[in-house]
Amino acid sequence: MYALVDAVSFYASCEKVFDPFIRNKPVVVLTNNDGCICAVCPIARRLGVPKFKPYFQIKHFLAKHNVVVRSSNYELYASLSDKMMNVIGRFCDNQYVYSIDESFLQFKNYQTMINDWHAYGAEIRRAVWKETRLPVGVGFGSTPTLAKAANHAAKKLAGYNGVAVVDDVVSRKEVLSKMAVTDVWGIGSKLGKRLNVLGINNAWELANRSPKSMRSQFSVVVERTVNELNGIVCLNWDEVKQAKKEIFSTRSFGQRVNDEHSLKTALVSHGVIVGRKVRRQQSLIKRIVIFAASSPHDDNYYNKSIVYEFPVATDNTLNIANAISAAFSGVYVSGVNFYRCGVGAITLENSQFQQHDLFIPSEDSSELMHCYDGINNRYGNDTLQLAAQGRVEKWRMRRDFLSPSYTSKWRDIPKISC
DNA sequence: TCTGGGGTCCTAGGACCC
DNA sequence: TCTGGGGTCCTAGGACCC
Repeated sequence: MYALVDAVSFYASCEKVFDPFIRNKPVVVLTNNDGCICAVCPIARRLGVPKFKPYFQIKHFLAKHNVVVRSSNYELYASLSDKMMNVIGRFCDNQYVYSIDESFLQFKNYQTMINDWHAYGAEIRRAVWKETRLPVGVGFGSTPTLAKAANHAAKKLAGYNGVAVVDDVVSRKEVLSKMAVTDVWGIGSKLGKRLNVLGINNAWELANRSPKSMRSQFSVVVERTVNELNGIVCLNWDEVKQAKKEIFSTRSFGQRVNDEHSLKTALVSHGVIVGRKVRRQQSLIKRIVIFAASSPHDDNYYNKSIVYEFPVATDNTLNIANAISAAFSGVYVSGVNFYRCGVGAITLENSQFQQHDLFIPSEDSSELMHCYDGINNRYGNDTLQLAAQGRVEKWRMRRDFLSPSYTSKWRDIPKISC
């Protein structure tokens, strides 16, 4: 049995945790630079606020309906996510944190111990609410895709109250026939349209197609999805948990950048983030891409990327920074008003099987990086930083509606006065 | 006046080689 | 004179997710 536990509009719910005055109000959270809407609380959803609409296009509507608007406060969300995941982890010895607000649980050998999954799910919800004040939905299913579907039912369909179990034909038909095909994990809008043409409109209809024909008409991914909807596990646990094959850090600037120094410091800062993520999953970078671009909405769209290949795969931040310096002249052109840039590790290797170069003396930098990560983990990222990351960042993102960092900054800790 | 997220994986198609 | 296979690697762009 698998479970998927995730929060109800996580970012918006986080904003409500330490600010009870907005708990019963419509709340939305914006993406970086206050660009788009990325989280809509249930109250705001009922007003008809759409997800991922550019903020400036819907500003007036929000103001008219007194919707509370917040910028993304990642420090707060990351800290609340940790707390939430810890609580959830107590309910199963095999937890996989899938994203900031979702975790999969795999129950092996629990069948005899747990005879009422509904009750168990309700218990998880109660514990998370009690300890973090975050509302979650819990879905149980015999495959990861069915757990996802059950979670959808738990949160979106009437009568489930936050918990759903999909483990036999009856419950499968019940839930899947009420789900649009695009609500199935892995089926987006494009596939959805093509499936509609074939008369497949809901998840149950998809489940009843032959997997082989879905493979020939679409892809192996759709075939797998059909099998998963029928209770046949195709995404085995190790695959779900697999190490990432690419790791990126990209961002749009708070304001346009056109000087060399700003672009370079931004790129090095992205390189530092990529290095940190790569070390965390114990990979090494063989090839890295460095890119910078103007906005696709500009008249003269500029977008340039350079791939740099390391002679020996590395996880050392200093090597990454050097690669960026070497590639920089290839992406920078004076006169361009840069809108975004980023760094991505596109070919990764397992650090346990490093391929050395016969002619390059291997240097062991793991001590240095270990120490560097240790300090930054303890005292905060960028406590230790490279000179090349620069000091002033005039390109730092716009966050005009930022809430306090209640759990991670001394000056922001909530005070109780009598 | 102007504003438009970020991350990951997959696939089709081109280039190249034998 | 005309036709013509199959594999690997790479890249850009598509698709999906939250």
